[in-house]
Amino acid sequence: MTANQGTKQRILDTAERLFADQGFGNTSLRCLTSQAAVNLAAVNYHFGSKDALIEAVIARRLVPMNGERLRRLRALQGRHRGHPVPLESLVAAFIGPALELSQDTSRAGSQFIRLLGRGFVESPPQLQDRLRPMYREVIDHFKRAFAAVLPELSAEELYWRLHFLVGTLAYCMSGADMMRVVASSGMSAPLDIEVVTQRLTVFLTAGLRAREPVAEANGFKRTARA
Amino acid sequence: MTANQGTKQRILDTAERLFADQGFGNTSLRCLTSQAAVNLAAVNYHFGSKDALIEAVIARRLVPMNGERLRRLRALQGRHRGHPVPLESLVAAFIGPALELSQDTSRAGSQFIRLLGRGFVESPPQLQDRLRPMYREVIDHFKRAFAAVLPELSAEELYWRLHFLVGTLAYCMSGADMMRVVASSGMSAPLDIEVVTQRLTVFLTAGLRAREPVAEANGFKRTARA
DNA sequence: GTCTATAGTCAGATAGAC
DNA sequence: GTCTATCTGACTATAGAC
Repeated sequence: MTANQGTKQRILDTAERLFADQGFGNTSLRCLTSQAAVNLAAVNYHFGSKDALIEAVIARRLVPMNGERLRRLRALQGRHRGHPVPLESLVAAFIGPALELSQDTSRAGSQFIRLLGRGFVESPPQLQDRLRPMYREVIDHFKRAFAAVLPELSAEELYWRLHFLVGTLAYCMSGADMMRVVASSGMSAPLDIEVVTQRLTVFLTAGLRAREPVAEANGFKRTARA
Repeated sequence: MTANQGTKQRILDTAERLFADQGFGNTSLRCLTSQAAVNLAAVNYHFGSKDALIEAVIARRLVPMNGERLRRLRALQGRHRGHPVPLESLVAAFIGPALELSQDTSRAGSQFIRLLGRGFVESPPQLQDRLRPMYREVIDHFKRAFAAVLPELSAEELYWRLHFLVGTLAYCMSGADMMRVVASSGMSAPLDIEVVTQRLTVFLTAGLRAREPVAEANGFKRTARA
């Protein structure tokens, strides 16, 4: 646990970068350990397996990130005692901690954002099951808060709206940029997290606030809430 | 080209299903060919390589899907001669053909939706480069149409809004369902594509229509359009 | 066109010296 | 804790018989 620190850290940092760039499956332990300047066997010694390493890499950032989300939510709730938290603030509290990791230039945090996006679409189902609990509390608390400030939405509609919210964020984080097709048509500005957060907040807030379409010609029961 | 048909089709159908379920990298040709009841060498004989098979599987659905998008766009433009197409119709024309593939129960089209979502986040960069041109025309035409009906948005804002639009759709398609965490809290209805399309259209339309935040304290020049 | 058999490569994991 | 060396298995791709 002394000289260990350096090795373990270097493995985590290098893995974060490579996983984000190439994906989990396309990153071999051989490539990883050579770039981290550690021995091939070190990964299995310190983490037990490649899958366990993947989980460790994700958890290292995910747990603090979701902690920050909850911290901001509680701060908002404290500031609006009794009243529902404004929608825009809720959105910002949810997406802010995720996008802000991109600014962490000292560590490889900038890559982690893309990695988190990959976490749920590319990882083996077994890993997804271990990741889900890390989101459980955040989604649970935010869902309640969103429901409080959007009482006019049915439970089903709210479920889907939050689904869309998470989806948009995940896509932004994954860095899969289908839009680069049209990038030639005039986009050049470097990615500014504050600006993206602001744009995304506006977009999502408006979407969440949209009037619910009348449910007809389908099997959904409109479930009245509160 | 006679008995060939059956083999090639079975390979494509099986690949579509397995790629969607397990991803590209996690699906081996051995597993694929055994499930398709064809010989291991058949893939390389008919497609040349695994990568070429992936491309073929995607292109088989992607090209018609994007063709349908453009067809609907042209129909809308014909119906609104001179005037911009209503935003909601534009959104529906873009996301409809994608989500409707899920209804294609006869063929394995239902899995393909998830596969398309994977196409850009999980595939090797080399493949992404061959996929991008298949989107080029669609994005180009729709971008113009969105710009016409949203003249108040700056070019940068429009770019990001469309990015969010594509992102939300891609996430819905990928089937990566982070929200299943809260599924226990009352969701049970089977996925009805029409309903999802309607919900998504409302959400996206509202987001696209949101008033652009005033650009301040950042380096963006508001680019006047039209 | 279809098959068997196999070449050639690379993966993750581990035993055991230091 | 770190290293070398190696095991075991899976993969893609292909050569060549039918």
